[in-house]
Amino acid sequence: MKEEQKTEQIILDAAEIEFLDKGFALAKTTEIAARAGVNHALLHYYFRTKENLFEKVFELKVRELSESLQVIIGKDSPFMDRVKGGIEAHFDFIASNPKLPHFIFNELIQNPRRLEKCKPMIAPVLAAIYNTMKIGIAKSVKEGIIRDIDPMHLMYDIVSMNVVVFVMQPVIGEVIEVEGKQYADFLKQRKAENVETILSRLRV
Amino acid sequence: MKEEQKTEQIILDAAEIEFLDKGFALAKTTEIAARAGVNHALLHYYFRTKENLFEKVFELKVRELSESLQVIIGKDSPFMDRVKGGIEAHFDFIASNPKLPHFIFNELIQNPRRLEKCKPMIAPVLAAIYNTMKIGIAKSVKEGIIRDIDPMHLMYDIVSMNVVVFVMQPVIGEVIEVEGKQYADFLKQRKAENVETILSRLRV
DNA sequence: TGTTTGTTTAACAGCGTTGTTAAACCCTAG
DNA sequence: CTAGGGTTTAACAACGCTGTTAAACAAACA
Repeated sequence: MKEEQKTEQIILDAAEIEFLDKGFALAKTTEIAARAGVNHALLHYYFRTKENLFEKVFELKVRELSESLQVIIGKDSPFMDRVKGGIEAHFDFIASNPKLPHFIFNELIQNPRRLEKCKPMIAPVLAAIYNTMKIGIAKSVKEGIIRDIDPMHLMYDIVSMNVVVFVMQPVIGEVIEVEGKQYADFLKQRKAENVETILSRLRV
Repeated sequence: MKEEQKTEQIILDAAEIEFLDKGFALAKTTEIAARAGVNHALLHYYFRTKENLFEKVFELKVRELSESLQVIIGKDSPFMDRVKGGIEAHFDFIASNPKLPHFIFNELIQNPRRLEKCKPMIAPVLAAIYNTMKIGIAKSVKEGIIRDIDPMHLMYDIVSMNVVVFVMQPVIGEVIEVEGKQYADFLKQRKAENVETILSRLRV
C-alpha cells in the first residue's frame, strides 16, 4: 500500500531538483509544486514557507557533502593506496552529485545566517579529517614513503582537483562541444589525472 | 575639472561591487543607487534596466577573467620557468579578484542566455591557450624535460588549484578562525603549494 | 454511516522590486 | 542672463512571487 511515496517526500524531491538547479533565490515555489505534480497551496500546507522547505533540503545536502569528505580517509592500507582510493571515491561521489559543491557554497556565501547555522555541522568533520590525515602523513614521512605536506594543503589539493571539473562543466561543456561518450572518457582521464597529480606531489 | 568621475562611471563601480557581492538575482538597483550616492531614478535614467546595467558590468568581468588565463602562458623562457611564472601570475590575479571566478560561473550557469552570448568571447581564448600549451608541451617532452600531459588537463590542473582556495575562503574562513596576517601567510604557502604540485606532476 | 485527513480550486492580500513620470531644482556653458 | 543637461523628489503603476483563505471534494476509516 505504501508503494507510492508520501506526498511530503514527493515535494521534497521536487524541491531538491529545483533548488539544486536554480539556487534559493531563483527557485519558485510554484515551480516546485508543479514539478511535484501537486497544487501550490498544498506545498504551503506541508511546509508553510519557502525558507522552511529549503532548509529541509539544504541540511540534508550539507550532510551529504560533509560525509563525502570522509571517504577521502578510507580504510587501513598503505598510505599511497589510501590516498589513491580516497581521491577516487571522492571523485566518484562528486561525479554523481555534480551540482552539489557549487550549490552548497553558493548558498553559504549568499546567506550569512545559513553559514552560521552550518558551522557546527562542518567544523568537526574538517577537524576529524585533518587529524586523521596528519597522523597518516607523519607516519609515512617518518617511514620515508612520502614528502612532508601540511594536511590542510593536501585537503585543498584533493578537493580542488576533484571539484572544479564539475563546477565548470556546464560552462565549458557549452563552449567546447563534446558528445556523451566523449565526456565519460574525459571524466575517466580526469580522475586518473587527479590521482596522478596528487601522488606526484607526495612521492619522495 | 574632470577630477571627479562621471556619474555613469560611479554607478557602474557601485554596480560592480553589488553584483559581485550578491549576484544578479539578489542585487537591488536601489542598493546600487544608494551605494553610488545617487538617486534611484537617475540609475534608470542612465541604464534604463537592471539587466542593461548588469550586462555592462558582466562583459567587462568576463573579459578580465579571460585575459587572466592568458598570463598562464607567459613569455619565452625555459618551460618549467614559464609554467611556474604563469601559475604565480594567475594566482596573484585571482588573489586580487577573489570573487570573480565564482561570480562569472554562477551567472553563466544560472542564465543560459548569458552563456550563449559569452561563448564567442570565451572560446577563442581557450583555443589560443590550448594551442600554445600544446606546442610548449610537445617541445619539452621531446627534450625530455617533462612528462607528457594533455594541455587540457594541465589547464584544468592549474585553474583548479588556483581558484578553489578563493572560492571556498568565505566559508572556510568562517569555520576555521584565522587572523589577517595568518591568512596572508596561508595564501603565500598555498601559492607555493600549487606551483610545487603542478611541477611535480610535470617532472620526469 | 459520519468523521477525518489529504487534496484541489480559485481567488486574493501583501510585499518588495523594478521601472516610469512630472515637476522642480541647480549648475554651468554659451 | 538664460537655456539645457544633469539631478532630485516624490509618487505611483505594474509585476511576480509568496503565503493565506474558504469552500468543495475524495477517500480511507471508525
